[in-house]
Amino acid sequence: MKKEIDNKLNLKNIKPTAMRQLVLQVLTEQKTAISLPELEQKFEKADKATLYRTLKTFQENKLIHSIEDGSGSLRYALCQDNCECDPEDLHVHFLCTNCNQTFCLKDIPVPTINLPSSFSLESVNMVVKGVCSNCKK
Amino acid sequence: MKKEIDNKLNLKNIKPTAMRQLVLQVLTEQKTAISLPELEQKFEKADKATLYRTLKTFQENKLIHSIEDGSGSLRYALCQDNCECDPEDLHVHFLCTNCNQTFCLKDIPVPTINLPSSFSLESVNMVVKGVCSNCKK
DNA sequence: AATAACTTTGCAACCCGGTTGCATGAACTT
DNA sequence: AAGTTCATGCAACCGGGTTGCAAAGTTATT
Ligand SMILES: [Mn+2]
Ligand SMILES: [Mn+2]
Ligand SMILES: [Zn+2]
Ligand SMILES: [Zn+2]
Repeated sequence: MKKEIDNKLNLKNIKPTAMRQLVLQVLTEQKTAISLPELEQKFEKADKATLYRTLKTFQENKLIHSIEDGSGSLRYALCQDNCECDPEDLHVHFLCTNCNQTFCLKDIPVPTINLPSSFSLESVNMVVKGVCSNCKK
Repeated sequence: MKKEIDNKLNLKNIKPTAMRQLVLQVLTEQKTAISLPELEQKFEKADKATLYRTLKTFQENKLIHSIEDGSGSLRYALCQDNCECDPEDLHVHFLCTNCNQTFCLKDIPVPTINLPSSFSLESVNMVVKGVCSNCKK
């Protein structure tokens, strides 16, 4: 639904250009997190730099979050509705070592840990690796 | 101490070549985890590929562990004495957003999390970002 | 409606971490 | 001594990410 897409963009103060609509469409349909190279492949003919900057804009405006899953490329997924990407908003991610897909475990918050008081905390990246439900057959 | 270095290598069934002794020496002196490019800089003249393969050998033999800290390059640090790099051996890592150094928080084990039963667990990478004690001045 | 100012896009080039093929050299075996 | 195995050095490559710059598109101003 075109209207939905535009609403989402407007809500985050992102001008709804054609490119951005298309990218958000793809992100919305995705069940797993997607990387820049993977996103590139979803289009017949699209420029990597434009997609790169689109993702960057989306992330700066907290429409998506990025995941350092150790797969070799950063992956991205839509944020929850009220996400501010603060430590308490974060969830655990899961990388399947068989199909190489990354899942947002949205209902598993990142556990709080007690840092030595001399360290201050800004964010946490927690990635669990193993075999996903699809691959466990 | 040369003897110590060789002992460590022998214990892990790694033939103590000159290159390996030197690399282990550096790793032992390090207080923070080190990346391949950083390791390269520690030597006047050393081949990246050799260092790369040295680190790979060390990791395969569980002398070191690698950390995906999202800094752009993998980082490596010595394992604890009896480490098998199993999930229960893992600890949390900390990346300082100011000095870009990665610390092993050896005494903070990675919290266990309850995955959906359809997922199986192999390993966990947990990286906390913030400002380290040195940088907080 | 025409102009100016700003934003987005496309293309090309680049950087850098990681990885591999291959030839040489060292160590160990027979 | 000759053969085998393993380690090293060099060069080249790959892929993800990033940037400069000019063209195209948008929005604001006269
Ligand atoms: Mn997520
Ligand atoms: Mn560590
Ligand atoms: Zn899978
Ligand atoms: Zn620091």
